[in-house]
Amino acid sequence: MKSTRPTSDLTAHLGYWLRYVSNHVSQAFARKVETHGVTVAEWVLLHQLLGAEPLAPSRVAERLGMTRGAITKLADRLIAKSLLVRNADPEDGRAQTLALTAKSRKLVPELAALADANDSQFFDHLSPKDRATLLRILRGIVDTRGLKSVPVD
Amino acid sequence: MKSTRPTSDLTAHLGYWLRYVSNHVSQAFARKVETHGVTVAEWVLLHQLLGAEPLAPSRVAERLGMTRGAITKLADRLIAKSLLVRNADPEDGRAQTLALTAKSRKLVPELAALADANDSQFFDHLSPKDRATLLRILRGIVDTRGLKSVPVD
DNA sequence: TGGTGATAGTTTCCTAGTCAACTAAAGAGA
DNA sequence: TCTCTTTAGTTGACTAGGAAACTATCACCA
Repeated sequence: MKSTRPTSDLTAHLGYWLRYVSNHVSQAFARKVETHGVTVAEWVLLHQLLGAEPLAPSRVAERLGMTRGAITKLADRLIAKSLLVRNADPEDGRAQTLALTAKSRKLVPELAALADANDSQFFDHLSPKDRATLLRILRGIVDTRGLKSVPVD
Repeated sequence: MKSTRPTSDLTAHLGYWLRYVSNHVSQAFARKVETHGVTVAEWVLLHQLLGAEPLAPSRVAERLGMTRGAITKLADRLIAKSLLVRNADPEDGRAQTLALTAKSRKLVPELAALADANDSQFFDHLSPKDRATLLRILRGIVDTRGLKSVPVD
């Protein structure tokens, strides 16, 4: 019965509960978008493009916090599904641009609705005050820690 | 200027910010344990065993929310690092048990200290009230949603 | 104007999971 | 006790991403 028990009580960690809840929220969302034939990463890329196309793959990589190599492959998959087009940049022989297709322009709002639904599912039971507090705290952490890049996984 | 803009403002989603912060907290922790030669998944398994050994791989799989196949491979890696031992269950020819080694029994508290440090890094700047609120909200979501399994990734 | 270094994107190899098929042992019933 | 079903663990095929080497192009500038 030592009073100092350094190990073992991870459940006192906020990081633990944060990951716990976050994982479940994300997994629930993954199952939802899956029914529309896309993965979460694919959805995030498509969503980033909305209103910001055309966008260079390297810019996408920065925004999503992924490597350029990963974006190459992610884009390949989306192109195979006719949800994305890759065009050569007329002004720079190295560069390319990614843009949505008619199909994805129609799909993205549907997926956004799923995102709304998912958020509701997990957070609607909170009081408006709790919701506001949670949002304030999370944004505060992002600010004070200087975190960057859109979360994907 | 429609008043309903279904798409695009994901940053209004609590799930978005949750994942954002959670990813950064987890990645920071991953870098820390990496310096001790283990991955986060390995650490979680070792930590689960502490005080609960010996434990069957299938029980570990349930607790961690991973497949049995993943536990087989994870255990293989830990055994290769002499951080885990696998023994046959004397009472059931199919079953095995996993247990810590002297090396991992020494290592786990060191990793736990890193976990403490990581949590401090991200949450110590919060007021005690905010910390309590955050914890209450997160646990509340777990309770009301009936979530289970220890978060790994 | 030609060489050098930086930049954009791709590719290869590696890691760490899932899923589903597989093997072996245990349990249950006729 | 033989068979059938269930359970424990392993394995192989596959997926998604990272790291680093690679190719092509551009920008700078002597």
